[in-house]
Amino acid sequence: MTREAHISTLSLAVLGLISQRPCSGYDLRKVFSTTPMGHFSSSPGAIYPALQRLEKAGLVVGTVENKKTLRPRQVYSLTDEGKRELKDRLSRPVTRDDVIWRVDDLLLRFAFMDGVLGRDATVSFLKDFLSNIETYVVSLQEHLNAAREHLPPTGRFAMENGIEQYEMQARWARRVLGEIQGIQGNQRNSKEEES
Amino acid sequence: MTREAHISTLSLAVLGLISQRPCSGYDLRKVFSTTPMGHFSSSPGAIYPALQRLEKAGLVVGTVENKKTLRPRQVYSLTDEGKRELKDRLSRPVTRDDVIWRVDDLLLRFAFMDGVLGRDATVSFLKDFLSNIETYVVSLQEHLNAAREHLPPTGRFAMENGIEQYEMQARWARRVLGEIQGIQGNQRNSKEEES
DNA sequence: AATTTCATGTAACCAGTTACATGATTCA
DNA sequence: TGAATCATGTAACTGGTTACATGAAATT
Repeated sequence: MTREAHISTLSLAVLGLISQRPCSGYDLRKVFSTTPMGHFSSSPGAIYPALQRLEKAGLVVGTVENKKTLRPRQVYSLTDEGKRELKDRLSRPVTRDDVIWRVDDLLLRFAFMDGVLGRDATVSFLKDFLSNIETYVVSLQEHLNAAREHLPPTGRFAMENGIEQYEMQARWARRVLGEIQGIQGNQRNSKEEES
Repeated sequence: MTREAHISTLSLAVLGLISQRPCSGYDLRKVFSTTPMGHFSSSPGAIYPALQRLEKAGLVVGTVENKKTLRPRQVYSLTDEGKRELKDRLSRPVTRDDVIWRVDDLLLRFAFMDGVLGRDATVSFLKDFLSNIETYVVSLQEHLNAAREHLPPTGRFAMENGIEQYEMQARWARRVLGEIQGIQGNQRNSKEEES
């Protein structure tokens, strides 16, 4: 029955935060409004409905604190199914479409991997991420080369911006991969720079 | 009456493309589906309604080719008001909120500046862009420093990713600024690197 | 006493997604 | 003749935005 819950990026952020510690809607709003996490939306009109959807889907449960007062504080925590779903979502393979359309989502998934996935899964996520990025950069460069002449200058600069974004992502992934493997991996010297 | 048309990013892309040459809906779809511009959506369900909205707002007009056939080809071009609106939108000041929430939009605006705005406006757009980015990077770094200890490793890496994205944007802006001013600016040596 | 902050939500609106529908024209 | 491609659209759904509403507790 509860197959295939469609979890938006915002809901994933909510799920991830709750996985770190139980949160009320207000707690979540604070996180979103005071940290760069707020990049994924913000306001009550998004967060409370998201919480309701997650609860309806059985991924979180709200337990009421301050039962007496009129406006009780609802604190949400993950259900077992919620944990499963989160794990599931975080360990999904990285697709080409993900790097094209949903880099944010990928970064969010990565941000929550500690405590949900092991180091091996994190490393292979990064490797997949990196290789998909590298492939995509190549195709972007080809596209730019093909289009270069027909493009107005600012159009070309804008395309270069896009390419540089992905190149930056690749550098980041290489660096992080190095750090994660270097720190507590099977220690051989990091000798995998340059293909 | 026609004050304040709310133009989504997709609509802006459509407007920008039409400003370069008149397009049918199908033409637009081709551009979106074969170039990285497709980053801003895609499919008929988005583009045709967008065109209708723009037409209703008086920013574009569709003229029918192939009048005889049942499925005539509608080719849209900018009205004077559309040109004004585009110019207006492209020359809006760059705000802090723009760099936080709407970098895509800013890049899109930049991509269409040739042929709509002059070099001076483009340059000052870039300068504004750059200074807003620089300010924001600082605040992100401060936030990271404050949060560093409480953050799980992957969370920290993800935040660094965000910072690096903005640093990349800053480098891009500096480079492009240099190229634009260097090529046909009042030629003094580019001596404004390093503050 | 007034303001701010804690805390939770709803309702109208809007734009984008997916999936479907239609039919002409061109090409194999 | 059948497939691909040209070409235009609609409808149901979904989720996020803005703006509003409510009221208790804490601070000034």
